[in-house]
Amino acid sequence: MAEQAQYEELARQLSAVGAVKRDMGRILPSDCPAGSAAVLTLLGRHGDMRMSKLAELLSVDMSVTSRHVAHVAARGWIDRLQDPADKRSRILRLTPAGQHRLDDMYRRTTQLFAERLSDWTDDEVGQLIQLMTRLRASFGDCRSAPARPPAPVVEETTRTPAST
Amino acid sequence: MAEQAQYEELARQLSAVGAVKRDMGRILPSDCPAGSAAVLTLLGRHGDMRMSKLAELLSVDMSVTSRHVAHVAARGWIDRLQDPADKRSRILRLTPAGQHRLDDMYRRTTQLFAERLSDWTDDEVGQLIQLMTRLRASFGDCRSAPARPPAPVVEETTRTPAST
DNA sequence: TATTGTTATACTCTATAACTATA
DNA sequence: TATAGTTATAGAGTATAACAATA
Repeated sequence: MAEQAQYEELARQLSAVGAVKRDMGRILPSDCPAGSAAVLTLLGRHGDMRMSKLAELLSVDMSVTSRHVAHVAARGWIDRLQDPADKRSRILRLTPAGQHRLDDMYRRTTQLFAERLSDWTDDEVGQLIQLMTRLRASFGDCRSAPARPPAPVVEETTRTPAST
Repeated sequence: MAEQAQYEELARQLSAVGAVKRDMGRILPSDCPAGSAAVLTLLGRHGDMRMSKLAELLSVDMSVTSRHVAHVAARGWIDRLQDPADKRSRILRLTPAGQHRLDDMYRRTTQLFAERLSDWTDDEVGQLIQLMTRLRASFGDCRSAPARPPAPVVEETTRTPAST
């Protein structure tokens, strides 16, 4: 159980990680945005799977997953096979072309990290991975109720230097 | 200098952190999205500053910063004061209302983390913070050239169960 | 009736480029 | 001419809700 100041700092750093993610996105080919890359990566790591399983691994809604999958399928990087056991389901499978794309992305990612993290030890990188993995596990499948209170409508009064 | 497999895992975990960030976003009031929260947080931590300084801290383009700032200014959470030394510049300052909003967000964030990270020690949270801070520093101000090769155009053939 | 997946819609975040005002 | 900031526009990611097909 940590202190409040630490939690605030953690929230700040989580927000700031977005800059690193955007940097990673910039090295991807223009026809393979981050969402597509994530689909290929997970299929490459975990093998064939259904949409629902992929959605769970991506931690996004299945509607979002469906869009990403349609994108990579349209480019021939994955196949969407019928599941003989359940005709509603689709089995996703990386194609050879998709594997090549994945290999290419691995090369780019490795090169980027090798440049940026040249002064990190193997152990330090491992620690960060371990802690981030645990962080995600701690948040886990907490698809709880939003409990998001409504807010009053305010006009976007731009060009107004001072308030009120 | 770490191994390639580690870099791939790091990339994967960085991507996955998005789920945690989305979870944090869900506890924010609906009129204070993540971008606005980041503006208030940074002004609360670093005090008054100019647009350009805020953009740097946010690690986003100034046009993006301008939008976020307009949003929070429209709600009276910050003032945009004229800089007497440079009429082009604007000094951003948290208002009492903005401070209240910030305090409220701190409470929400702390509660969320206290629930999710109840089994983390103070030291573990500190390690994660330290490593993420360093990660961001390692990527730092690398606003380098994209070098993003073009890609062939492919139709989005949805409603096509198996490929080709 | 419940589940799997797709689609339409809407919102947030971001970058690029054009623009205004000032240095 | 260069810099600070704004705005318009476009693209990516996401969630909700409505829908089709199947269990």
